Amino acid sequence: MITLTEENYIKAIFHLSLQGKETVSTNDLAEAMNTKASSATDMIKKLSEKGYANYKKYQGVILTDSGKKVALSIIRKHRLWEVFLVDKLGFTWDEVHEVAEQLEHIKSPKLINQLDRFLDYPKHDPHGDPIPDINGNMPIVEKTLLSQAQVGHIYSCIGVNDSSAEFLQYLDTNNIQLGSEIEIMYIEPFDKSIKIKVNNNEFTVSNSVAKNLYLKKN
Amino acid sequence: MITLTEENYIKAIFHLSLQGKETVSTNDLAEAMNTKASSATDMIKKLSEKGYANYKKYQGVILTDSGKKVALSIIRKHRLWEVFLVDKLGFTWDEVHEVAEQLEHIKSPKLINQLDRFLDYPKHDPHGDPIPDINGNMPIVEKTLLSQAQVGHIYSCIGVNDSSAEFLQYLDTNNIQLGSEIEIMYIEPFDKSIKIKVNNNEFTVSNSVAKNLYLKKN
DNA sequence: ATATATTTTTAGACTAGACTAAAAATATAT
DNA sequence: ATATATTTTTAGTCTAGTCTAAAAATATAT
Repeated sequence: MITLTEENYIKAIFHLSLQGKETVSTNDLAEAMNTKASSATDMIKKLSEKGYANYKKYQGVILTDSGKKVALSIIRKHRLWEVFLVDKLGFTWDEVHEVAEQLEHIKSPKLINQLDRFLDYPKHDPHGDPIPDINGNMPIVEKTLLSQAQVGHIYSCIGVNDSSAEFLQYLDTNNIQLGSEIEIMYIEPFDKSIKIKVNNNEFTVSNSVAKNLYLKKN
Repeated sequence: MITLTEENYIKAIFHLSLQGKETVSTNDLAEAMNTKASSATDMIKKLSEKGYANYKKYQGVILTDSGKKVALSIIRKHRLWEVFLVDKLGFTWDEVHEVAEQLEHIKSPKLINQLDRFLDYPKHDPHGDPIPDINGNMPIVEKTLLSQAQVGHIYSCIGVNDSSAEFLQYLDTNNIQLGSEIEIMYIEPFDKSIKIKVNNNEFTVSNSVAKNLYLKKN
């Protein structure tokens, strides 16, 4: 049996190992989980014993295939529930995360597969992130951060890095949605702020914003 | 903050106090929760301290208004999710209970109210039980057990006492559904089995079955 | 009314998951 | 290369919820 806490640690390790180095450090994991390093160490040991992770003292942790499978199953559930909340219950994209964090732990294969069907097999969640299929396969999208985009090119918005309500509301205010076309006009060398054109409307976004918006080259 | 375990104890106390004496004994509660009496005692103390229950040593436990409110909120969630599972995801009425036991603990007022609307404000769950409204009001239905019905009268099936998959499947096999009209033909004094007519079809059910089917006089 | 049986509570121990404080290992800087 | 700083682990403690075994209260039977 896998506990709710174990699931959350596995999910955190999975996400951390995608954004950055392969192996996840105890401190980073502790920070992601809002606990102390000693707690993270304990849990890493436990996950290793249960076969979800590989771990050598002082060397950080990596998920095993079994651990990755667990992570992808949770991510599938999380993202399908997000689609449900937005498409069927009228939530906005900045309201869904917290509730989906709870719903992702419901255990019932039939539930999640019927939900998938009810939603007509969506490929992406409301933030543009891909939904793993029933076997845990998740298409890899070659995405670029706005902060790494090239002047003169046109991109489409395909997702966010930060799904906090604040950031998502900022995007709404500036009429940036999933699928929005974004043209890179000018990058200010001094503070790395970027002038972009969206819906024929030019404005400048800060580097902190640019580091949290994923684009795909058109 | 109220924990998942506390919620489950409160729900159990609520259900036990409806079916039987007003105050719930430690042993009955322990049995309902599949734990030992000592664990039930500990939890009863804790619920009393938190204001959800009133308790005097050796005298059993009763929910306070605050405790009842918690119970009704959980029951509302449980039953709404059951409707969702059957109406939208194609579950059968014997498959929903276990999943609803998990879903009932999701905390999000917006979620449950939007779900209520999405389902078009249902009044009953798939087993015929009434759904409490947003303020915790639950209509009281004057229901009769089949085992207490009177020969010669015609009733409608309005719910079940036992929602185990086995019992619900028995009902399906015999074409007894919610709303089915049931005429009481004859009660066998020896073993209290009852001959009934459903859909113009006569057959006999045992007393154990009769004690788990709720009817309403037509 | 007293003995016996049942129910309930208490006392003490266990596990999961968290914490603090200190020790050990690794990384960085001069 | 050695001293210093940072990261990670260990050791020991805490809480929630469970358990067993024994004690205390209540109920039942003669």
